[in-house]
Amino acid sequence: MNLKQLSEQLGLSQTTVSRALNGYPEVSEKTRERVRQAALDFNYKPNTRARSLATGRAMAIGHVIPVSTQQEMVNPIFGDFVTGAGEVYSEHGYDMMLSLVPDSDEESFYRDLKIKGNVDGIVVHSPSMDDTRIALLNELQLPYVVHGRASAIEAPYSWVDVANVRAFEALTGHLTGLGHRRIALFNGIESLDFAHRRRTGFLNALTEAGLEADPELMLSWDMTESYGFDEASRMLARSEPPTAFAVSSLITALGVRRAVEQARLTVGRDVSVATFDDDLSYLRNGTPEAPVFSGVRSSVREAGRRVGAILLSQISTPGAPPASEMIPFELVVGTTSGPARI
Amino acid sequence: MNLKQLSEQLGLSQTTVSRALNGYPEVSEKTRERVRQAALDFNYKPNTRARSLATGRAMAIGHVIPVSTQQEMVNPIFGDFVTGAGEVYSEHGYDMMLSLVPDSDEESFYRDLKIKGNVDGIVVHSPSMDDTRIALLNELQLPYVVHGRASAIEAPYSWVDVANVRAFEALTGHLTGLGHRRIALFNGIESLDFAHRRRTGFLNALTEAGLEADPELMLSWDMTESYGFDEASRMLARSEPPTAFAVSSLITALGVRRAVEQARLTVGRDVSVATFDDDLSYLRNGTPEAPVFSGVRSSVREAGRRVGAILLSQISTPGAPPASEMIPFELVVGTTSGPARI
DNA sequence: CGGCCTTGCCAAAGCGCTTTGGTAGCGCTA
DNA sequence: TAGCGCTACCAAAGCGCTTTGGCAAGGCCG
Repeated sequence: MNLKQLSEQLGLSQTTVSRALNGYPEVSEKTRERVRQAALDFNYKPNTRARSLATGRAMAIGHVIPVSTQQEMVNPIFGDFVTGAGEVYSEHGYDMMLSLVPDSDEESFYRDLKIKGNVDGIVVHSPSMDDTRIALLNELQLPYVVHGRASAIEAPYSWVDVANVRAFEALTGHLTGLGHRRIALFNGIESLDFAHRRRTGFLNALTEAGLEADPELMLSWDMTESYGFDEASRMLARSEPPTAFAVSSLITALGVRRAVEQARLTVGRDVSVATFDDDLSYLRNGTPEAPVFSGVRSSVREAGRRVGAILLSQISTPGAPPASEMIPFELVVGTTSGPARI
Repeated sequence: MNLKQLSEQLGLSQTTVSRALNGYPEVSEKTRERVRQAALDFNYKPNTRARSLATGRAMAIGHVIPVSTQQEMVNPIFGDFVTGAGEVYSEHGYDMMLSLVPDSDEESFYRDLKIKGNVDGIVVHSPSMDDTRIALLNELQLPYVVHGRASAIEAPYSWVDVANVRAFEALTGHLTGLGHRRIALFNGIESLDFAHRRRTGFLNALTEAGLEADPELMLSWDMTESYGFDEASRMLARSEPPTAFAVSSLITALGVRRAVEQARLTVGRDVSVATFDDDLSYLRNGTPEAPVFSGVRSSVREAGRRVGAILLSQISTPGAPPASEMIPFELVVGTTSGPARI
């Protein structure tokens, strides 16, 4: 059933039917109700593509996931983030388009997305410090929101981020407050902005505590479980092993814990572990009342929601200035941290 | 730059330009080359929505993720699966549309998807044993492929699945072969087909080994890490604890291992753990040469690729009979399993 | 009662593409 | 030289919707 057929059924023009369904005022309430009922009866829904063509709005948001050609890892936060954003989209009748793009031809991909007109806005994932996509999207006049920030970019742009510096100050401060002096950092890839900021927060906290950073204890890599295990095992075998670990991902922290336990040490007593926790649905950090890992927690699903909301508002008010928002985090004290034993 | 403008630039009709770019034969090679070059120069790309409207093909695949209203978990395999499927889509010029749908109004959502015409086919995720979506999609004449199967459905339909029964026969057989007689099953939610099949495989292997299943050792739940930890801790505190665990997800297996270690037991010596491993990119099971967990491995990313490929072929040959494919699995022996003591 | 708003509807254009149904021009054959 | 079949192009219709620019009919005013 399309608009033409429906209007013939009703003995009305397509114009009137369209206006009735879209809530325009030039239709009597009686007619509107009749149209509405008929649409329901015949299960009429306007064809998305035709409507998009006519209105110029795609009613879809693009999520572009850069797929690095070397490291093939899919970001584990992805599912939860997208779920949060998707909630907002469907409330507003938007669809979500997912694209996995080899980072080699990313630029032309964004260009094409604009030209081919299949999205009204896009979400920028995993920004690096001087991410070139931001300038490109400004140039393209395609609304966007960055999940995270790009510290090296001066120009204003829309973003949603967690206060990574302060989060890692808090996380690391928790460890120094317990008396730890040799603290290892297991960070993500530091060309990515979030990891760079976390490193900064880590270093700030060390300085604050009058400690010096040991480059050999500071690691940066894809945050897998085995990364945590392998590197922590190596560190624990040193002559002067760290007494605490600041970790950037709960998954990696699981690996670190495994290494500690395999070394016949007890987490929270012999060695402390504090981690950033994205509050992933399939990887809860204990229960809200009884967290297992100490560290900081911030919901990436909530971040997704906020990104979605801001992007939609940017789209609905073109020319609006960039908007940004901080997602809160909280310090969580579980059982994996304890006083340093010299 | 749209088709009209491009054709005016070239002094050709829109027809000829369109045909030239789409590879139709009624265009001289010379003209075709000229058009091609101009399209490149002006960076012309046909508008997706207009093209879709004209051709009737959306050039998009829908992935519908049921979001249960109670259990809010996002399936952790989701990212890797979608990456696999996405690879195939982009090779063929298809886009991927993601929809998160509350399972309450799922049926009407599929209906609308068809009517609104924004996808050419869909991927059915997380099928239950008698999944009603299959009949619905047949009725709607919307091409689809199920990731997994629906055992209770007789009618043929397209699917891609791993041999879950045989996988769990192998996994459990590995444990019985090591002499274990009290084996716990940590399964997913058994209204979902894959979990039901795994349970069947588990029971088959027990029978094969002349063992009887103990209902108290067979669990079914969302496969989180804490589920593994909490329930394994409880089991290990029993008077007659299991000596081995058959686990349906690597994430849950991490929790089980944690429980074992917290009970001051050694995994692979005091207690064996074997798990199904989806080969997630952020959660590799050790290295290919040196796996950590024993169990069976099957790449969910490869499953995504195969689902994508089959769906696209179903779309391109309408009326083709349903197709299906088994994704292989392999038995992996790591360090978490060893001979039963006693 | 003529003129002027409002109200409630409609015809038709247009979004940017594909595709149908041509036709002009050319070389060839009978 | 008329007729035929190609080749290489074009004009226009159509996909299903929204939106512009009307226009009758009725109510109200002076």
